[in-house]
Amino acid sequence: MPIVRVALPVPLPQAFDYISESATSADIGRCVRVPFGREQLTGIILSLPGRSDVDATRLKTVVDVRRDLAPLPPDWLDMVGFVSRYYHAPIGEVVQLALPPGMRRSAPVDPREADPLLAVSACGTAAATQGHRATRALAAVAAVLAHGSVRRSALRAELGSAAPITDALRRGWLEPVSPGAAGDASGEPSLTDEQAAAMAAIEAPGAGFMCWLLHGVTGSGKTEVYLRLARRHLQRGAQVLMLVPEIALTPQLESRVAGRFPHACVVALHSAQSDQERSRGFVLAMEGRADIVLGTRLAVFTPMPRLGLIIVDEEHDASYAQLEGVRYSARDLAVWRARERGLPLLLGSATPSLESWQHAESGRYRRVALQRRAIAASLPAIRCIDTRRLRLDQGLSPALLEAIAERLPRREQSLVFLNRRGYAPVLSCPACGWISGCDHCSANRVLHLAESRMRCHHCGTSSAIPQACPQCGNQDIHAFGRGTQRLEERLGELFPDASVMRIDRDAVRSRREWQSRLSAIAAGEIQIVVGTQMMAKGHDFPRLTLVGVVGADASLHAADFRAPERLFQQLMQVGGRAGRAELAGEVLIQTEFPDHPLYAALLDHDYHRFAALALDERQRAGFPPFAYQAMLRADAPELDEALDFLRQARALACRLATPQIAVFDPVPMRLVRLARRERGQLLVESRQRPALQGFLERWVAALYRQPASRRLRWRIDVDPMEV
DNA sequence: AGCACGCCGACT
DNA sequence: GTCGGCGTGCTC
Repeated sequence: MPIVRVALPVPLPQAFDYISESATSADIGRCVRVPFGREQLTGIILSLPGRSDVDATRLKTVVDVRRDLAPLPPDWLDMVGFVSRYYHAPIGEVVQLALPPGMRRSAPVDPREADPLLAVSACGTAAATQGHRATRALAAVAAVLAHGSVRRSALRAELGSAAPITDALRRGWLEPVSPGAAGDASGEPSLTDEQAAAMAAIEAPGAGFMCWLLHGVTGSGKTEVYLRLARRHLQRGAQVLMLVPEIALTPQLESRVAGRFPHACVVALHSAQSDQERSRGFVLAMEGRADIVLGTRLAVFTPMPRLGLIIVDEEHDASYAQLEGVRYSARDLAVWRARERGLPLLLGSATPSLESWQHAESGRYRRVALQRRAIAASLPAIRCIDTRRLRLDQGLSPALLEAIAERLPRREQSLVFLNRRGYAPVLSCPACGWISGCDHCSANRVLHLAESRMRCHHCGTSSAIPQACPQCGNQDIHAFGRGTQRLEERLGELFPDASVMRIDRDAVRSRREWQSRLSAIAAGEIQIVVGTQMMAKGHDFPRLTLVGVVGADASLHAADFRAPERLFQQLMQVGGRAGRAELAGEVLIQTEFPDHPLYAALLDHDYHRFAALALDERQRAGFPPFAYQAMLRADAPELDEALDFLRQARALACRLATPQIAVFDPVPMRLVRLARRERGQLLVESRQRPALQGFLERWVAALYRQPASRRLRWRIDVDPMEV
């Protein structure tokens, strides 16, 4: 009797063996229904191991192998296995993550959904002109000739029957149009010299795995390079996987991609879709019917049999890292996947992650640069405003206010960038020292005047705004600091004739609202925008010529060693919003550290200098990318429980560690208390990735054997982004 | 995770 | 006398 090894959606580190009467190697990758404990679960067949390590008497029998669904391909199973090993997550949980929720239940995609674009072939043209007997298949050919090309579904509707289409296809009179058809090239804009050079470099011979780092300033036309390369691969009959950071950016990109490749089947995948939509795109890609998959980090798990090229746009973006549940980096996985399949991979960014930059420096990746803006415009002039001696008006300097005022009569727009939502970050009583803390977290509740609530930005709970101090009854309590709401209010007072709009997660709740606000700005109905990092990405506004940056200094000296990197990326990105087309842009940064090297590099738009500086600091301090890290995190109702577990884990680690591994002490997390749970963490580090991986494998196995590990929640975070 | 079994407090 | 608290153990 064959034995099947099955990954089940349970948080246990192993797969489970079952007896199956009929399973063959053709069933590897198929869904199976199996008894598990007292219930039934659906899993995926990973392998037919021949014999099991589990006693034969304990093996149960498979209920049902889902042969109506195509099996997941071997390279997909390899990827899932890799994620499980590398990130030390249970295989079943990884499968659950990588597979759309609907897949384990739903039926396969209706084959009628394959809706190729049909055109008449050479022999079809011949047949049509040779005056054959008038058959229905010839009528189909004539109908397609009349259109040039037509979707199968449209043709079927026109003819009232599918039979003649099938017939004409069988005779070779009709044929599906290649997704990268040459006709698609007609609408392509011409390339700049830099873009052409980048294309030539990336396309140069030397097939197989290669990671290209496309370093292109905002507006230099990275997307055009992506699309050109995509077309080359489509023409060769390959599929293209394109990852983007946010769903908010996907709709316009999706229509741009679909518009560029009208002959291709473009599938979008992101977590805001329904299970059904996701499953449909997944299956279309898996069956090789989708030509382009465009999606957020989840899309990296899409099986693609004809995959030829992977593109990761804005590769430095934090949203490629999943921070909850199974922790993974979609960008790193894309690199792994390209290497496994021997494919080219394109990482694009104006401000690459220091990890990728270092790989380019060391020669592991190849760098291509786009240094000039494609649309004729110079880079914005960036200046620091030294606020140390200035009287600020709600945090706004006279120079910034003047710059805003200057633009109003010119009908130019200004953006004030402040990465802090709400009206004021804290409410406090000057008499007794009370502050508006969150009941569930070690954080303050933020005053949201717009919604009349005090809200915790970490757990989302809120309370009413107290009229007096809850501790001493003092009626004179104050809002300290400022957020976007307060700036919006003050700017409205200072510029009563201008329309001020706020763009942050509170003001913009739906994609629809986002679109309508963007179009209001684009239409020039708004003169001043106050925005958080939401405004840093996405749309370009031709009349936006000023960006004022407020409150950036906080990130300069933050405890997290990655904070400066993120700040530089963010400022570079938001600065890129200023000045397009014929209007020059200006960026004013309010700071108390105008001589800080980060700002100095920023003023010169010099990413190279910043990266060199930051990498030098990291190397001296022994931080990533010069060291590899893993973080064990634990949380419990009481901090001591979490720390006790971490202390046991540390003792275990010290026993298992080789000399190349550094094991640190357990510490409470910076935000100790979150949503009524208290959290601690333990860092382990090594200069060698294989040494760290070997150690983690032994350590995690030992942790699962600790009885204490079942009494609380814990997780390993490999290559943690938050330290 | 789910779901059992298993031994100690306040209720019909 | 029972209902039910969550500690501990297992799932091929």
